[in-house]
Amino acid sequence: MPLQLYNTRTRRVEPFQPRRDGRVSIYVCGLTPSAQAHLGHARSFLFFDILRRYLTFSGYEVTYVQNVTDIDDRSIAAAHRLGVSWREIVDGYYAEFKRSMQRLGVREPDKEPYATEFIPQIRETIVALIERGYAYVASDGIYYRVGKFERYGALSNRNIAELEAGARIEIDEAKEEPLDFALWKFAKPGEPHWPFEPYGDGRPGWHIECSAMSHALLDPEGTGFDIHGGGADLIFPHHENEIAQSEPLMARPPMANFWLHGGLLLFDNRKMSKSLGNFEPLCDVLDRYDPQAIRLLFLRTGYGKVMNFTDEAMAGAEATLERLRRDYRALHAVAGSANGSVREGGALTARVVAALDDDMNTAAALREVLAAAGNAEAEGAAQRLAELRNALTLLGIEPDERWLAEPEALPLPSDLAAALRREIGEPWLDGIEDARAALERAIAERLAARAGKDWARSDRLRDALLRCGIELQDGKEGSVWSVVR
RNA sequence: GGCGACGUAGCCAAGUGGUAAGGCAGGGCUCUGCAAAAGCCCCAUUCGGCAGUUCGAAUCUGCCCGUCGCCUCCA
Repeated sequence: MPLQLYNTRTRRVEPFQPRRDGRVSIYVCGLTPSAQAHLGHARSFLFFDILRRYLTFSGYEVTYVQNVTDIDDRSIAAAHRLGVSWREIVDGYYAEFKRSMQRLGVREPDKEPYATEFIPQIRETIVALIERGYAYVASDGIYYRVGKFERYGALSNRNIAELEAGARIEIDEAKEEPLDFALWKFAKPGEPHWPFEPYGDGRPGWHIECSAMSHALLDPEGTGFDIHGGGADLIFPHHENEIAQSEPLMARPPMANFWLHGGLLLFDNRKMSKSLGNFEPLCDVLDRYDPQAIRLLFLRTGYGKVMNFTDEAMAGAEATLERLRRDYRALHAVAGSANGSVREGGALTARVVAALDDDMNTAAALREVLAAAGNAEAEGAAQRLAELRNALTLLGIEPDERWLAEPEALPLPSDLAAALRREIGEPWLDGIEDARAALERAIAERLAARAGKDWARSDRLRDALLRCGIELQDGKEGSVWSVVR
């Protein structure tokens, strides 16, 4: 059974078939960095990262393009508000987004085109649309004539008449029909602008950059590319408008064979959204939770489903991740002493592949991975470990050094010595600046207290250590410690 | 109002015709000076409601109720 994907365009699950054998072209609508990225963005890009990993794993040569809409009304507004240039706003937020993606293990796109780097191609596209009667020049900009494109509404399953009933013309817009949308906005004083002879200086409207850039980078012949992705909130109007802009100029539509949309993330049962203001910046969430746990949480829900984010669910994902790491470590230990050759593709790989072939059922894939990790039998351990590592990498939860390190081997908080002095306040810590030395001294003190059955002092020291981020666990062979976050 | 998605235990969630995965939380036990960790066990006669199709339904059909999304900037 080949890969099956839900295609928004046909509203059906269909077998995935690339246009050219062995090659897959993907265009995903990226970020508009006019504000901080949030977890909802992460969910979407995390999904496309896994899709890309899987296609690559399946032997395709994948070209993944994810654009940056680096010019829009909100970044201009934010720049005015803060008294800086829009470029600073956009670069700042985008750099933060990139750092967050890196922490989440999202691989860099093959190409990250900026809208402002494609102004010539955007102008060309607009000129072509004007020449064919799909666009017209108005007093404040150049607009797309929606009524001219008969398939308008096909992607989002809407009809123009109904849309018009609910649409409104903004006060200073001079467009012919309410549904018409801006391809180019003439610059008002103080706004960033690019030349466009003979029409007038200005900036591209939202939507047009994706038509121009996907054409330039993935589909120069105008015969379409394989997969176009984005969040479900982009289906209308953004993707509908992209199609309207692109397809009249193509030699052979459709613009993209497969349209894939990631389900939205709710927070407090409301859509996580810049405009609603109900979100925590992604970089802050990543400080609070292990990025791999966030990834694992998202894997447990179908990519296209609406998902509600809660701290409770997050705690569950962290617990699952910890167990997975422990199981992995145990399996690694067993496999190290076990002999047996590792062959390509085995039972686990086959199960994971079957799961992902089923419209990227990451929940089922994860289930297989967790079950395999939990099997600590020596028989076939090396094989299982190898497959497990591959499957985890496929899902983007890559086992790194931390997975194999004993908890005690992890780095200590840099301010541990000072923290211990503050919490314990006993003279034997004076002058010890080294974190490890201070920790070892404190543990030795506690062991002495335990040996003397001074349980009160023993518990006091254990509590103090915990407040400093060190958890002690007493076993038969003495105490082991680990760093808690 | 139009279009769409969803409603499974306290929470998250898988399962889409064959008799309810898993995790978290909660409870019990073992271990322990006490904890923690770990291990074992328990925790939905039932899948929003009501009809219907079927030998059989959480899964299919119809109606109803509820939540959310898109229809305006949004991943």
